Amino acid sequence: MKRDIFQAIADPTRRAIIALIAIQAMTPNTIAEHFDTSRQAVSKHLRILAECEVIKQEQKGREIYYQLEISKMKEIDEWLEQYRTIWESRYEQLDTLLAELKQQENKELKI
Amino acid sequence: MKRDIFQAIADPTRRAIIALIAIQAMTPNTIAEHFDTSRQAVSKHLRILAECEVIKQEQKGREIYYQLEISKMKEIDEWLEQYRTIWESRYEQLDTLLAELKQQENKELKI
DNA sequence: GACATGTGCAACCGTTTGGTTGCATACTCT
DNA sequence: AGAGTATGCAACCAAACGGTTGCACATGTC
Repeated sequence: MKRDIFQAIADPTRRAIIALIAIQAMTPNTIAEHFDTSRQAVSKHLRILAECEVIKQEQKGREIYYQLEISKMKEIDEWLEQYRTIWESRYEQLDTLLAELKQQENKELKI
Repeated sequence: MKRDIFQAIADPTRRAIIALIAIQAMTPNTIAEHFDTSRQAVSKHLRILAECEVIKQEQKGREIYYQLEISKMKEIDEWLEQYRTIWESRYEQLDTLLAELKQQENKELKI
């Protein structure tokens, strides 16, 4: 059961957890307080997120602080990059189209 | 069973389909040729992608051409935006740290 | 040492997922 | 009209998912 970053962010609860600990590191108990599921369910999500290396943990006494591994978010960004170039080129196409239309408009105005 | 874009891209086969039809519109049969699963399995993936509005279809006779709805990819980009600001600020922090180190180094050199 | 607290793990359970096969429907061509 | 092709849909199935409860194991505090 090899999981990747895309499966990690597929679940809305996990995205919420990511958003939570992005601001500051938190313990599982504190995180669980923000949801209406059991502490153990949250713990399972944390396990999955850790498996995908989206979060890292730091032990402080008997408490464990979970923190976002922001570099992992970049992987999504890198994956998106290929499509970003596409939608930018689409805009270029739109730009040239608009330019052509304007030129045509000008011609019509000249007549 | 309301699905969102994040569930759409969670499956590797679906990401491959997205990458395929990003280049040019394709029929289900043509798409299925690129995978070692059945045509019907691919059809199911297309159904999910269409449900999430990641792809759009165009009927041409008895063939249906599926094409990527690139604007939907932007939604992921927008979601990433909040984290992009974080990792950029991290870099700023790193920059100031490096600057401080360099300054300290200079001090040491002065002694 | 005794007790409370923070956490993870295992077992279980209903639902969803991703795949298969078989069949129905719609369009094209002769 | 009949044959062939492109596609979607339904039924089924094993595996994974997301949740629960109970328990074990550390680490603190008295």
